[in-house]
Amino acid sequence: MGEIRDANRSKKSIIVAATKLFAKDGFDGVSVDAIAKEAGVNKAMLYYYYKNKSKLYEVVVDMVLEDIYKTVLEKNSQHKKPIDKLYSFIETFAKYAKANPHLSFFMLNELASDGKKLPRDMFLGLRKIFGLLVDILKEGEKKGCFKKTKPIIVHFMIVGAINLFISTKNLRKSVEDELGAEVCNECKIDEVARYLYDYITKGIS
Amino acid sequence: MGEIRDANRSKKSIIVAATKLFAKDGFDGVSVDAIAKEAGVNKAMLYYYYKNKSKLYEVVVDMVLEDIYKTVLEKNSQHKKPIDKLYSFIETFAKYAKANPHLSFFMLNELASDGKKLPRDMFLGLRKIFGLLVDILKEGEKKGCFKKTKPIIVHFMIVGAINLFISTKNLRKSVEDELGAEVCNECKIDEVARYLYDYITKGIS
DNA sequence: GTTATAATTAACTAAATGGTTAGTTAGGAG
DNA sequence: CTCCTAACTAACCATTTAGTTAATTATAAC
Repeated sequence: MGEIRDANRSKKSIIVAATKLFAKDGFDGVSVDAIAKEAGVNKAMLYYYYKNKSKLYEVVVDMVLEDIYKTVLEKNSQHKKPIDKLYSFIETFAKYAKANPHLSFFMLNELASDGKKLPRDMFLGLRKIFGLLVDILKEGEKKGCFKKTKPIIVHFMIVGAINLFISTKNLRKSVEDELGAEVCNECKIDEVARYLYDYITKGIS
Repeated sequence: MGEIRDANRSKKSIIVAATKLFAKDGFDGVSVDAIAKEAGVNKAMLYYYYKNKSKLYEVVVDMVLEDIYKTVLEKNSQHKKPIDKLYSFIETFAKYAKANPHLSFFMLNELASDGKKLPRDMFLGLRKIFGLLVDILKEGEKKGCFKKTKPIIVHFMIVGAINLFISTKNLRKSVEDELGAEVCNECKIDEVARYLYDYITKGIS
C-alpha cells in the first residue's frame, strides 16, 4: 500500500485544502499553516511544491477558472443557434456555480480587487470566459437575431447576478424571516438563469 | 489655532483612512498600524475611539452603506411613477458608485463573504437598499405597470453589473489592447444604467 | 491658577505570520 | 544490496500582527 509517499496525492490535497480555505476567507484571511493542517501535510511541502503562498493562490484560481471555462465551452459547442448558445452559457454557468460555490467567491474577489492583488495575467481565465459570451453576441448580431449590445454589460449582468445569488445563500436564509419571500430562498438557480435569459433576450431582440 | 487636540478631527481622519485602505485591500489585508499611519494618528487612538479593528470595520461599512441608502432614498422620493422610480434607483446607484468607488468593493466583499466575516447585522445596510427596490417593484406590480418578478434577481442584476463595472475599471483598461472595444472602456456609467433599465423594463413589461 | 478629564503618545507584549533549513526517510534504478 | 534522489519533517527565524499600558499633555470648567 503506497500510502506513505505519494507526490500526486500530496500536491492534490494541498490544492483541495487551499481552494476550500481561500474561497472561505480570502487570500489574506488564510494562513499557510492552516492550509497545511487542512491538507494534512507538512507546511514545508507547500513551499516545496508551490514556491510560496501567492503562487499557490494563483494556481488555485487558475484551476477554478479554467475548469468553468472548459465546462461552458464544451456545453456551448453542442448548440448551433446563437440564442441557444446564450441560454447554454447562462444555464451552464449557473449550474456550475451552484455545484462549485467557491467559483463565485473567487470570481467576485478577483474582479473586485481590480488587478491590484496579483499583477500577473491571472485574469486570463476571466477574459476567456468573457470571450465566449462576446463570440455568442457577435455571431447573433451578424446573423441578425440580436441587436447590437455592449457585451461587457451583459456579461456583468449575468455573472454578477449568478455569483451574488450563489454567494449569499446563507445570508439570504438568515434574513428570510424579516424579508420573507423577497429574498427568494425557494428560488432554484435554474430560475435565476431563466430570468436572466428572459430579460436579456428581450433586451437584445 | 486648535490644531493640537481635536477629537472629531482624529476620529474622522481614522474613518477616512480606514475606508480608503479597507476598500483597497480588504479587512485582512490592512494592518491597524497602516491605518494609523495613513490617518496620521497614534495607533492607540484607533482602540481608544473604536475599540478594535473589527468594530472599526463595522463602523466604516455601516457609514458607506447608510450613505448610499440615504442618497438613493432621497432621489427616489422625487418621483411618482414606479417606472421613474426604477430608473432613479438604477441611475442614482450607478452615479454614486462611480463617485465613491469604495462602495463597490464593500458591497461585493460583504455579499461575497456571505455573512461569515462579521456575524453582526452588518447586512442591515444591504437589506435597506434592497428594500427600496422591493417597494418599487411591488408598487409597480400593484398598479399594473410591472409584471410579477423576483426582486432579489433584479437587484443582483443591477448591483452586480454596476459594482463589477466600477470595480474593474483599471482591470478593463489594462486589457483593452487585447480585447478592444468589447471591454467598453469608453462606456460611461450612464450607459450601463441605461442598458440595465432598458433590459429590465422590457423584461417586466 | 488649580484641577479634573479628555486626548495623545511611546514603548511594550504575546501570538501569529510567511518562509527557511538542515536533516531524515522511503523507494525505485542499477 | 546499495545508492541516489524525491518526498517529507521538525525546529527554527525574522517580521508583522492586534492589542495593551502607563505615562503625558492640552484644555475647558471652576
